[in-house]
Amino acid sequence: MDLESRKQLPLFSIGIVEKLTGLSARQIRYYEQHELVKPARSAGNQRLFSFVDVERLIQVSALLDEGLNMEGVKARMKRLVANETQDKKQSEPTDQQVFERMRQEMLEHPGGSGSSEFQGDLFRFYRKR
DNA sequence: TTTCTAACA
DNA sequence: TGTTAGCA
Repeated sequence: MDLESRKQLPLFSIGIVEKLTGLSARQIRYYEQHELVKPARSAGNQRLFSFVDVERLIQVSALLDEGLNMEGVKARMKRLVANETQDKKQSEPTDQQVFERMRQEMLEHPGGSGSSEFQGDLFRFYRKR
């Protein structure tokens, strides 16, 4: 049994996850409805979260704090997963992939003037004037 | 005691 | 999101 597998073992109750993430049970269940996490279920229908689930909830929380809405978080998570699977075969992103990230960034941050992955880069050429 | 689902003064 | 109701 390798480390990756252990991190996916369904071990924590929602009460433990509340303390681990700082989120309320209500929020955790709400994020589950939006498929941001998919905890396993015990025989009694109780949610069982893994280390991976906890890490994901923490990231969702961080994204929400950045001002993103549920749609924005979903889009960001989707890109992260897409990049993860891609990086295994190709470490350097293609120009087309970089452009796609930039486009997503602008969609998620209308008027985007705050923190961006593309500050001081080509990003300014796409700002409204 | 804790968690679950559903619903809303 | 909080909170409450009624179960398991």
